[in-house]
Amino acid sequence: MAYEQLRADLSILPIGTAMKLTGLTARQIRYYEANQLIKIVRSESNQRLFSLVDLQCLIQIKNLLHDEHNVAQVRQLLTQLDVQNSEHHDSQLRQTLQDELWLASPFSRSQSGTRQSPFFKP
DNA sequence: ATTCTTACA
DNA sequence: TGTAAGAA
Repeated sequence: MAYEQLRADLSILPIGTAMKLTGLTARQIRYYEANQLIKIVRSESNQRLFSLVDLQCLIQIKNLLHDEHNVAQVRQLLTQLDVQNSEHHDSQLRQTLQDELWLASPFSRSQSGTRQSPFFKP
């Protein structure tokens, strides 16, 4: 076990970086958090700290909000997917849920047929 | 220089 | 949602 994995769950990035990497405004990010679409860790000085997973979630929310343009439905959908994902560990269901997320992700519409997302395990 | 909260033309 | 104000 000599290999180090990229710690995508460590919250270390300031909101400025999150903005550039997600294309969202600080206003939008704070709005999503205020409406419980995502939970963001705070530093001792009350600064939001983002992880790569958080950024992936933000982009996911951004895309879900694209078609289901109401915050309530998106929040319900995300929490619902989260609950189901933690209760059932059935590989078949997990694949189904992953496919649903995939269809809503920006990568499913990219030109190249290659999956470039480092967050979705093949 | 950045980010946070609150409030509003 | 954008943005200004004042504090951290």
